[in-house]
Amino acid sequence: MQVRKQFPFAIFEPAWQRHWLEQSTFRAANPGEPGSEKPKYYALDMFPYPSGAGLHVGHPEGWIATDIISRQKRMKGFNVLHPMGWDAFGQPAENEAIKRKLNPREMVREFAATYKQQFDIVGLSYDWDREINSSDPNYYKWTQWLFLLLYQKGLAYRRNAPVNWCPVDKTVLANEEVVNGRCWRCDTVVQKRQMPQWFFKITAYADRLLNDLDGLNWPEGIRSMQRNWIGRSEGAEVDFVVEGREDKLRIFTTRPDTLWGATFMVLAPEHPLVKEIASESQRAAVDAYVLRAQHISDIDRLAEGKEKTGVWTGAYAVNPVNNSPVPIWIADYVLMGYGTGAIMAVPAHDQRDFEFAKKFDLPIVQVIDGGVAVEMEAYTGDGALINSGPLNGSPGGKEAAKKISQWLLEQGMGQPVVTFKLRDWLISRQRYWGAPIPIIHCPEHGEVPVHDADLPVKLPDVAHYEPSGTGEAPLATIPEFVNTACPVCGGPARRETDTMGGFACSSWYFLRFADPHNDSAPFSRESVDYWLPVDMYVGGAEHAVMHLLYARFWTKVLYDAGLVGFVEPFSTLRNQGMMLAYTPGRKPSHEDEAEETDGEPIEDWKVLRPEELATYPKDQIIYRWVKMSKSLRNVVTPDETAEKYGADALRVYEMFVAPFEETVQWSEDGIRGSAKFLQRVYRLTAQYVDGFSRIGWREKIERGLSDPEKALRRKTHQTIAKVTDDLESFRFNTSVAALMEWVNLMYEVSNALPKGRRSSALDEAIEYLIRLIAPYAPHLADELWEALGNDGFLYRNPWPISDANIAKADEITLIVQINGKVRDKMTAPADADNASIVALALASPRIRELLGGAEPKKVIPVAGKLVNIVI
RNA sequence: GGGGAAGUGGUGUAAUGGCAGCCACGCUAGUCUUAGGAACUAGUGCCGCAAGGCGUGGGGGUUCAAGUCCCCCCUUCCCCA
Repeated sequence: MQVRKQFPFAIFEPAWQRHWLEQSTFRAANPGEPGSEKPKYYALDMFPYPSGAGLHVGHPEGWIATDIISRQKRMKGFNVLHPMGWDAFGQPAENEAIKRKLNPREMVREFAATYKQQFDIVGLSYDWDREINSSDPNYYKWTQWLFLLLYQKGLAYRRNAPVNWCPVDKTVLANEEVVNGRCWRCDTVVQKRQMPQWFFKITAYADRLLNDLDGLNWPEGIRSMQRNWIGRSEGAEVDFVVEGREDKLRIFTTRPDTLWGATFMVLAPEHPLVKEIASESQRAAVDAYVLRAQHISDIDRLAEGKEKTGVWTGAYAVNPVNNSPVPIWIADYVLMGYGTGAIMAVPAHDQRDFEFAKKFDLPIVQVIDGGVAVEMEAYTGDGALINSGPLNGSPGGKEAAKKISQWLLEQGMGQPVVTFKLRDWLISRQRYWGAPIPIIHCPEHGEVPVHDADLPVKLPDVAHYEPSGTGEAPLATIPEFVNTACPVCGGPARRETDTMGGFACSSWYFLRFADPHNDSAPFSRESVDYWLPVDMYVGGAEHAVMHLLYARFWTKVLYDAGLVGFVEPFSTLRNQGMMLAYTPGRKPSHEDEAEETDGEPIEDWKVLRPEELATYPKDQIIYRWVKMSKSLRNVVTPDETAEKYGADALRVYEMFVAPFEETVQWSEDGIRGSAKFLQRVYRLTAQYVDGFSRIGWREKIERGLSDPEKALRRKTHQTIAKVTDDLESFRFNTSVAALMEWVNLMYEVSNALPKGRRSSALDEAIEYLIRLIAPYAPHLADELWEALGNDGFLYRNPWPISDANIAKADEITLIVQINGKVRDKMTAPADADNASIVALALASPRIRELLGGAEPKKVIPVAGKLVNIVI
C-alpha cells in the first residue's frame, strides 16, 4: 500500500459501495434462514417522503446514527434488520406533483431513485431487498385491508362533522395537522366546514395510549408532548338549572372544589340555548354579539391578554350548591368545540374569569384561602376552602375536587367525569393521491366494505387529479371508478371517493418491513414475532404527536385483533437535532408588507434571493441561523460534502459536531478536522501494513513492553470500553473524541519508535482501531482491513472486547487540596487505601510548608482521587 | 399562561458531587532548501512580569468539596394554549 499525501477516499469509497451492493452484504436473514438463529436487532429510520427538493446535510444525521448502530450490532453478532422505504402517498407528494405538473406516480419513482443514490453515497447499509413504497398497490392493498379491520372493529366510522378545511390544499385536515390555526403544509389559515368524513376512533384507546407511555425508552419531551396531546383531565360535570325554565345547563369543570365561588356562567356564542334564554331586552345585543363572534378565528378568541368581550343574556341560572342566582353571559373566550360549550365562572381562581369579572363588574367570591385577598389576579394555587358551606376548612385541590364530584353525584347535581383533549383521528382526504377508502355505498345496504378478494381498490390512472375546490373528491368525477356493484346485492352502488391521509400508510410500514413481499397478508405473525418491536427508532421530533401516536394506536388495535404480540411498536426512540444554516437576509421592505395577505403574520426578516445577495448593500445584510431548507436557499447537500471531504468524513463529522439530539449550526470549518483525523488513521496504518501479522502481535504482546507501550495498551482497552458504552447510549460525539485521543497517543508511541521497528502494542491498537472505527467510517475500515491482508468485509468480524485488567490504571494522579483548592499533585498507586493516601498527602513538603505546623481540622480522603485538608 | 430542553474559552463542545475546559475548529510562533486551504512541533480560559488570583447566565443555599444537588431570578429554543 502506497502512502499518499491525500488519502484516496474518492477511489476506495465508491469501490466498497459497489462491493457491498453486489454481494448483498446487508441482507437481513428472515426467520428460518441461515443467520436467523442469531439474536435480532431492528434499527429503523422514519421513512421519508422522497421530495424533489433533495437532501441536505441535516437529513442524514439520523440515518448515519442508525447505520452506525446497525453496523456495530452486526459485528456484535446480531441479525440486523435495517430497511428503508418511501412514504410516497399524501399531500406533500401530490402538491409537489401538481406544482411541477407531473404524474405523482412517476415523480415519486424518480425522486426515490435519486434519494437511494444519495443514501448509497453516504454508505448507508440498508437491506434494499425490503424497499417498500406506500403508493404501490402491493402495499396499499394492505393499508386498505387494515382500514377494513378497523371498520369491522367499529374503529372506523363516517359522520357529518365540522372539520378543518384548508382552502389552498382544498382538503380537510386532522386536528394534528393544524398548527396554530394554520395548515401544517401550506401555512394557510384553516376554515371550519361541515362535511361527511371518515374517522378512526383513536379516543377509544386514549387511556392505553397514555398509560403505556411510561414503559417506553423515549425522550421525555416526546412522551410529555403525547401526554399533553391526549390531555386527560379529571373533573366533574355539573348541572345548573336556568331560572324560570326546565332546561339545565351542563358544564364541565376541572375544579369542582371551587363551585361555591361560581358567580356567573359563560356560554359560547354558538351554544344552542343562547337564542332561547336571551331576554327580550338583551336579545338585540346578544344577536349582534353572536354574529360578530362568527368572524373571529378560534386562535384570536383564545389569545392571551386580549381584552375580554361579552354580553349578558338577561337570564340567570342557579348555583346548585348554594342556590344563589348567577347571571348567564356569552363570551367568545368559551368555545363550543371544547367541553360542553359552557363554563361556570370562578373569577377568584381562574385568570380569564377574573379578567371578565373585572371588566363587567361581576362579583368575585374567594373560596380558596391563598393567604392573601384576590385583588389583582386570580389565585390558582392550593389552600383551605372558605365560603364553601359544609366544606369550609377542608383542603382544596385535587383530592377535594374528587370528593366534591362524588358528592355531586350523590346529590344528583352532577358526576365525576374524565375528559380527553384527544379527538378522533380524521382520516378522509378529498384528494387523489392516497389509498382509496375501500367502502361502497349501496342505496339498499348503506356502507358495505369491499371484499378482501377485491382488494386493492386501485387508484385509477388519470390525466387530471387536481382537487376540485368544491370539497368534492377528484375520484368522484371519474364514473368508471365511482360506479360499481354492491358486494351484498349486486345492485348499482357508488364507491367511496375519499382517500386516506398519508398517516394511515405510515402507521404500519414498520411491520411490513418484517415481511415485505407477503402477498397473502400484510405480514406473517412469524416475521413480526421475530423482528418486532423496533429496537431503535430514529427520526425528527416533529412527528411527536402525529405519526408516533397513530402508529402506537394501530399497533394496539392489531394486538387486540391477535395479529401481533406486542402493544408498543418502538421500544427506544431518539430524535436528531435540527440543522441550521447561517443565512443572509434583510429587513422586510414596504413592498413585502403590501404583498402580505390579510391575516398573515409579517416576518421581521426575509431571506435574500441569490440575485439580491450580489447587489444588496453589505452592511444591511442580516445573517441569522435558521433551519436549513430549500425554500430558504441555504442548503448544503451531503453529495457535495462527500465529494469534497469523503463520505466517511461527513459521517464522522456529523456525529462529532454536537450531541446527537442537539441543534447543529452547520459550518464546514470543523469537517476538515474529521477528514484530517481519518487521514491520520490511514497514514498510520499505511506505515505498518508491511509485515503486519494478526497472529504475530498476539504472540509477543505479553512480553517486554516499554512504559509508553503499556500506556498505549491501557488506552486501547479503555477506548474499546468507552466507544462500546457511548454507542449504547447514543453518545456519538464523545466516542469520536475518544477515538481521536487514542490515535493521537498511537502517533506519540509511533514517533518515539526507532525507524523500522514495530511494536506489538501498536499493532494491537491498529487492528482494534480499524474495527472500532468501522461503523463510523466503513469504507476506510474495509479498505484498511483488506490492506492488512484480510479477506472479506469487516462487519463479519467481531467487535473487540475490552480487557478490564489491561484497561485498569495502576497509577493515579493524587490531588491534594487545602480547603478545597488544589495545592499539590503526586502519583500514587491506583489501589492505595485512604490511610496511605492521607499519609502521602501529609508527607508532601509543599503541603507541610503551607500547613506551617498547624493541625488540620479535618482530612477527607477519597481513594483513587484526592485528599482534601481542611484547616 | 402551561409543559419540555438548554445557557461553560474567540467557536463547536467535554466533565459517576472530587484537578473546569477532554477532543476538535480557529488563532500565534516555529520546522520542512520554492509554494501551501499540505504535514509536523510548541503554545492558546481571563487578569498578572511573576507568585498568585479570578472564572461554568445572575443571586442565595446545602456540602470538606457544586458546571453538576436545592430555592429565587434572567435569557434562548421547542411544543401546547
